[in-house]
Amino acid sequence: MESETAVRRLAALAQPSRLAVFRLLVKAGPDGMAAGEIARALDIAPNTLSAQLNLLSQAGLVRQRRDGRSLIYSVEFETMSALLLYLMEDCCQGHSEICTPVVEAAARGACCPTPQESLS
Amino acid sequence: MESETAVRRLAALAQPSRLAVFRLLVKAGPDGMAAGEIARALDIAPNTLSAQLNLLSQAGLVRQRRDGRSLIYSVEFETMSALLLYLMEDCCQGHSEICTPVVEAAARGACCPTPQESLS
DNA sequence: CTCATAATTCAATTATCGTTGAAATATGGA
DNA sequence: TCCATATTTCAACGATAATTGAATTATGAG
Repeated sequence: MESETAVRRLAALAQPSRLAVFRLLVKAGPDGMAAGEIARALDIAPNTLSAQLNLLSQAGLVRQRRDGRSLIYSVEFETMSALLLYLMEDCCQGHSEICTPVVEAAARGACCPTPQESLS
Repeated sequence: MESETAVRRLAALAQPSRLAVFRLLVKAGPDGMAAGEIARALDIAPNTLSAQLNLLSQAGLVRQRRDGRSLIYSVEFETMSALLLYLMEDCCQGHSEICTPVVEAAARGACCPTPQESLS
């Protein structure tokens, strides 16, 4: 991932409402949520939310699909994983201070339930 | 970590120069680098860099120590780990789409050399 | 076709951020 | 003490970002 891209993605997440939207969508999973539903859940004006969703979308962090009159937004999980990997990449110059606690916590089940199952 | 704190930390990283500074400091490891040394390496004016280091410092991402006339900056690895864990936390609502690739890549050695060694 | 719902786009305002030049503080050496 | 180096602080300017109200586009129902 290019530095420029990473900056755009970090900036997209670096705002209270947008981080809240993103977290909500992660919880919603692949099914996603309609824009109006998100607006009601977080008490954000529809037009304000639209601008924020557009920014998240341009950053590649969420995708949009239409279902009747509703626009359903869902997380681009691959982009998010790539961003996390990019941030962890830096710690690989002989210093494992950053990623070791992350890997430990994940392995311990602090993150997903038994992520080890996915390992070969 | 509180949402507010996470936003401040993401915002600190969401700027080209600051992300570059942070990456440089991660590569420098616990020894860190002097402010002037960073300024020369990234071709940033000393006063501009100072403002950016101050922001990174206020976000808790770097620490400062004095060595003679130089101020040495180094990464707060614990803060960075905590931020990554916070971002991964969201994917634990029954969806492992985000953290599984991260854990896999780390285990594969894409991140630190053999981070598994640190696991109990 | 007409109407209501869902969401976006546009223009304008306000607030915040990044950069710059000049001045100030801190440290070490002569 | 005086000077040079290292870095920060301050004030100001220009650029960028967030929010709001009004108008617009898109879809589905009757």
